[in-house]
Amino acid sequence: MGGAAPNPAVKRLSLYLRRLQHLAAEGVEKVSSRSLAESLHLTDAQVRKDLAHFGQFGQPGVGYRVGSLLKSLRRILGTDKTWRVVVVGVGDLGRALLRYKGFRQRGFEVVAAFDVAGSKIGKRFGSTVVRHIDELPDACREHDVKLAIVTVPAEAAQDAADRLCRAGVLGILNFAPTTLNTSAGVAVGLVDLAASLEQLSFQVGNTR
Amino acid sequence: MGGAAPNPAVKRLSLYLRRLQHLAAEGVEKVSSRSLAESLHLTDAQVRKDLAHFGQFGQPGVGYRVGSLLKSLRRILGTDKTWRVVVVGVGDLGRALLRYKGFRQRGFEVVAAFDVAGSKIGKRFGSTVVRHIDELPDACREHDVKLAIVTVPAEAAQDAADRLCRAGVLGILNFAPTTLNTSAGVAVGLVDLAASLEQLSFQVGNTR
DNA sequence: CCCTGTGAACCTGTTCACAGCG
DNA sequence: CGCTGTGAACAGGTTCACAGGG
Repeated sequence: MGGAAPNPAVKRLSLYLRRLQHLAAEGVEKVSSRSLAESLHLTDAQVRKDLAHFGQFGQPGVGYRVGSLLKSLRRILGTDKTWRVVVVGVGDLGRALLRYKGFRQRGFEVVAAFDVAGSKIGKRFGSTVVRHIDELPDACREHDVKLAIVTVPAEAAQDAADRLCRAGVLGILNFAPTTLNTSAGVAVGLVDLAASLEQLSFQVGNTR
Repeated sequence: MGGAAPNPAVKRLSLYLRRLQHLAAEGVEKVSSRSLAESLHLTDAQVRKDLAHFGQFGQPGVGYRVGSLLKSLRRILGTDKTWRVVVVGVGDLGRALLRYKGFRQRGFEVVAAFDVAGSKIGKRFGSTVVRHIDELPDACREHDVKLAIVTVPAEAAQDAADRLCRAGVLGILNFAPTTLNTSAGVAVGLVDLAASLEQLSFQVGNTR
């Protein structure tokens, strides 16, 4: 518990959380590192080590109580409270994310969407109405927004990031295939859809 | 060049490829490991090491020729030829991916889309018409499809994966928040949108 | 002199194996 | 006896630093 947790371990925390939610929904009350690991194609030692970075959650001889571990993981990942999120760029992908039901269940709520195209302003997708990007600072302050999703074209992504930084956002999930430069203290996550396929292409090519 | 390449290195190859495409489009002809690294927030040594796993591509004292490195990276990642891809699940996300223009430029072409809902069958999104999932085996053989994208609800994802394995697909990019069990030799990539936000949430929470 | 390619040193993350507790 | 938590051993990646080529 002393040193900082390895980044790969934090990624796996999300997997554990997702699996535990599933188990909880099925009414399962306890789970061993072994069974948790098997369902995710990991090893039991890995699961225990990962969790041990953050504290002691299990009972020797018994396993982990699903409900309490779920709670702990949410607290660790910061999703014990709901985060308000904005979406910048209302193209096909942005619209899909506006309507994506998976966010809410995991502690994220999309509270506003922005675009530059006049034709889109005022339109409603999911439960949010599209606003002009100039209203971003006001909206972020109004809703106390810390996280944003960027789904604009690559050429516009840096400008979007700049605006978000100025609006006080602390984390940006970037779907545009560009590297963003942000103010210190602003975290950036990348989802590169083509790159994800490329990784598969590489693996398949090497197995053939 | 000797041992297998580290997985993280292969992920970065995608970043290099993307950046090189950008440079090529701007007419830049040569690039140093230093400048490539800086634009991606990496170190020059890292770039050189990563590339060295696959051969020698640079000229000491000069750098890398953009065009030839681009070609080499495409060959390594397997995208020097276009992959035909199918999308299973035509919800909001599936539709967005059907119309996503970023795939084509990186060597992927969506050739068919499938769903179970009768109301969607026959509808056209992007340039592809939605077909019933029972036609998947025929369509995969017809177009010689090796890669698939799964955008069905979590409950249906394993069934989709089973069908794809039986249809001879070798790589699956899974957008459903579940772990898929596949036949040996079938690669699986995961894009978990909520998990991506969770990682940001964690980082922001620890910086605050 | 600038830049690549690379062994060697270093650091980070994973696996092992077992002590200890219910 | 089963299962967690954890130091110790190991493996995997990254950074350093420099030899060598244009």
